[in-house]
Order: sequence, then C-alpha cells, then structure tokens
Amino acid sequence: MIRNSRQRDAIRAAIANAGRPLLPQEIHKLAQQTAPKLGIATVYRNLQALQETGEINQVMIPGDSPRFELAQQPHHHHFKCTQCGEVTTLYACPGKLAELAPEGYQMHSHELTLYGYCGECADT
Amino acid sequence: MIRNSRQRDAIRAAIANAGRPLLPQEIHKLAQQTAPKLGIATVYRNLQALQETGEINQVMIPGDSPRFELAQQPHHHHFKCTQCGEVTTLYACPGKLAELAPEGYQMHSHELTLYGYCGECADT
DNA sequence: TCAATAATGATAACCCATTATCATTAAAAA
DNA sequence: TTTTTAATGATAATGGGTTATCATTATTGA
Repeated sequence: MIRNSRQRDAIRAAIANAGRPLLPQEIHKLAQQTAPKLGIATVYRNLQALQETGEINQVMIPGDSPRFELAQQPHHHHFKCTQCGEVTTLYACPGKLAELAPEGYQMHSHELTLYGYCGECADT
Repeated sequence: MIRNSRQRDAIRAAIANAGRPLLPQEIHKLAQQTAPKLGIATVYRNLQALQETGEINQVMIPGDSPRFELAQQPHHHHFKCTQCGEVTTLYACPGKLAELAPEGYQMHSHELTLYGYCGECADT
C-alpha cells in the first residue's frame, strides 16, 4: 500500500519545475527547500519508485551519472554546457537518422547531445 | 625517456585493427592474444599515454564507461546494439545541428548515438 | 655486456554513486 | 485515538572501474 509523503511530493515538484533533467544531488538540494530534513537515500528510493510508476524517466548524458526528467514529454534532446555543466532540454531533432545505420542494422532509438556554452556562460 | 614495449604495441594494434571503439577490458583481451601476460593496469597506463600523445581518443557512449578509438579519423558517430552491446562506428552525420541550440547558446560539438540491433542480433 | 631506469604484473587501495540496514517517524484505515 | 506498517534519515556497506604501490623485468644508451 502506497502512502503519500511530503518528501515524495517535494521530489516530484523539483523535477516538474526544473524543466530540464536533474541529477539526484540537484533534486536533493532543490527538494530540501520544501523538505529540509530530506535524506539522499530517500531521493534515490523515490526516483526508483517514480520511474516504476512511469512518472519520470532516466536521461543519460555521455560520461555522466543518470539524470531524471518528467516522462511523457515530446521527443527531445539535450544541450550540455561544458563550462557550468548544466543540461538543457532541446525540443528539436534532426530526424531521418535511421538511414545512417549500416545495412542490416535496425535502429530503434537515438540520443543526441549538443555541447557548448549556455546563455550565461557564453556571455562571460 | 620513452621506451618501446611489446605490450604497448599489442594495445595499439588491438585498437587500430578493431575499427570501432573498445572498452579497456576488450583491449585487454584482444592484446593478450599477442602479449599473453598483459595486465589490466598496463592497459590503463598505456591508454592514458596514447591519449597524451594524441594517438587515440576517448569515446563516451551514454551510460557506459569510456571506450577508445584511433584519433585522427574523420568526423563520425556510433551505433550501439542494445542486444549484444557492441559499438560500431558510423561514418555519417545529420549535420546542421548548431541551429538546434537555443538563442544565445553556442554549440561547439555534438554526440550522436544510434541504438538498435546490429547485423547479427537483427537476424535472430 | 652492463648499468640505468622505464615499463610491467599482481594486487591492494581508491573513488563515489548507489544500495542496504535498521531504528524512528508518520500516513491512514479502523 | 489507536494500530499497522510504509516511509524516512543517518550511515554503513557495496560494486565496479580506475589508480597506486612496489618488486621484478626488459629496453636502450654507453
């Protein structure tokens, strides 16, 4: 039997409001603004639970540990700032990628990450 | 002063002949066919050395540990078989990706990974 | 051939994100 | 309220890739 908790709500809200994929540590910090005593283990526990209910998805950026974002978003990709590390969601896709696969290979999905400087880091 | 070694040659040859990025463990196994007593520490040591000389490059596939491939190849991407895990080099690129970046962002590079079934796994 | 020392092999140590443990707290049904 | 037990918080433990250690081996200039 699943119960509600202030902590899970805080975690859910942090992810929903960010609009970009977050690391567990980022979720921890953000959710602590609502649930100050929140422990990191609870973050991991709830990330797993929310994945199982299909509320959130894992996002892998090359070389990084998993980030989490709301599920049921339209197809999209990500931009990672190589200066500050922030990952932004990009609602765009080059498309027609299946034809890049070799003969006899079957593509079923793809991941694209753009690297560069975010708005803030490009200025300085 | 840098000396030659049968082990380094074996590591270099394994990477050069593969034609696809390899994990340290894969390099270890392959190079052991030439240098049977090769230790894993020597593989890591030489991967670092060969990166410093610019002979090889690191390749990150989302969620995986680093792979290594020959440097100075033309721009390319990778295909990862979700069945057997093999990573293949794709000499193709959708291009025109900078325009996907948000206003005020500066893209300087990108990574694309296609996922699906390789030739062997697609058959079965 | 020989000496100097770079490179190796075996393995212990490390790093760190993630998971397990367990006593305590708090939902929520009765 | 009271009771049941899911959820939490603090922290120890884990796991797997990578690095450090150090005695031994082997390359190479003299």
